[in-house]
Amino acid sequence: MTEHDTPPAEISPTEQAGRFARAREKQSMAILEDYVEMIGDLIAMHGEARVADIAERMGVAHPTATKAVARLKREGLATSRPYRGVFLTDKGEALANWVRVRHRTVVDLLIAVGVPQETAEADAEGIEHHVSRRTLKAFEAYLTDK
Amino acid sequence: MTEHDTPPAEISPTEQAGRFARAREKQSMAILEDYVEMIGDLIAMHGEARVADIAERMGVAHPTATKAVARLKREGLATSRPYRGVFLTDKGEALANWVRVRHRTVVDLLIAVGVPQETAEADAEGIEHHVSRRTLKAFEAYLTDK
DNA sequence: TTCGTAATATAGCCAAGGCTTCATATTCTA
DNA sequence: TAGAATATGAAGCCTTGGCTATATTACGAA
Repeated sequence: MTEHDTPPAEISPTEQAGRFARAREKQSMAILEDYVEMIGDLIAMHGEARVADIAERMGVAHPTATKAVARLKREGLATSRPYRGVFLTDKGEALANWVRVRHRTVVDLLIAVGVPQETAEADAEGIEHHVSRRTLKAFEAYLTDK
Repeated sequence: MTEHDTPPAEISPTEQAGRFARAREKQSMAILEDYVEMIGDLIAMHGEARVADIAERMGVAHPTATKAVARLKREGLATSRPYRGVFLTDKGEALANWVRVRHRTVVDLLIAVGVPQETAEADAEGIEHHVSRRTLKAFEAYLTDK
């Protein structure tokens, strides 16, 4: 440890607990966001989103994708009928678009500060879900002014 | 969606699946890292880490913290005896230090690109776990050269 | 038009990480 | 030093997000 060792942050237990709680909340939205974005991409690419394709690209088994779709439906983000493809509701599509923009911004910012593209793409997959609107705004401003 | 939306990234399904898989792996380490860092902080501040304090600062109920400590012990990161405090193994301490450095670097980078401090602290809590060594190196270089 | 294959769904399992409730150990104080 | 207050542990439940194995449905080719 260096001399600049910061003493543990001066933050009240309550406030810190809140931060962790918010981080956990974001995490619970992350998978929804990933699936919604994926479904949007597949529809854009193939005109439809099949469960098998979703599963393949997410790197999970089919039943896992089916369950995720069920959760999306429960949350009003997607629709589907048995043995038919999966579609996004307006709400789902709006979320997909927002997520896509955020993803690109995060990747661009990482690259702008010197992260190699491949690494930027990979890390962004996890980072993006924790980027708040305010932080995203700052990223956009930085990329514009740079 | 419009016709000329950004075309979905040109990436093979397999490669994309790998990215998601890696993001999931990192996520499964995230909580371990948070607890290890917290325990390190508490020991630095109070000379010991009590389960009650850990729980309070993590924003969870005591049994949740106890379970987490059990997992840390299983992973060889911490030790504890009933009704005594929790301590880090060498491995746990090394992880705690690495995590702490990474956390600070992430916060500093966010601030450097214009994110308000409060927001930076909060978002970093989730972002840090997805920052690879390579990305961290880039952050450090950026902060130095700036 | 039927039938085999591929896609989808269902059921049931596991681990993680939350929770509450209740029992037990420790510590503090009167 | 006994008893109350506090801290810890144990048990059991819930949800998520993985999995495998086993139906069932849809569809294209013979």
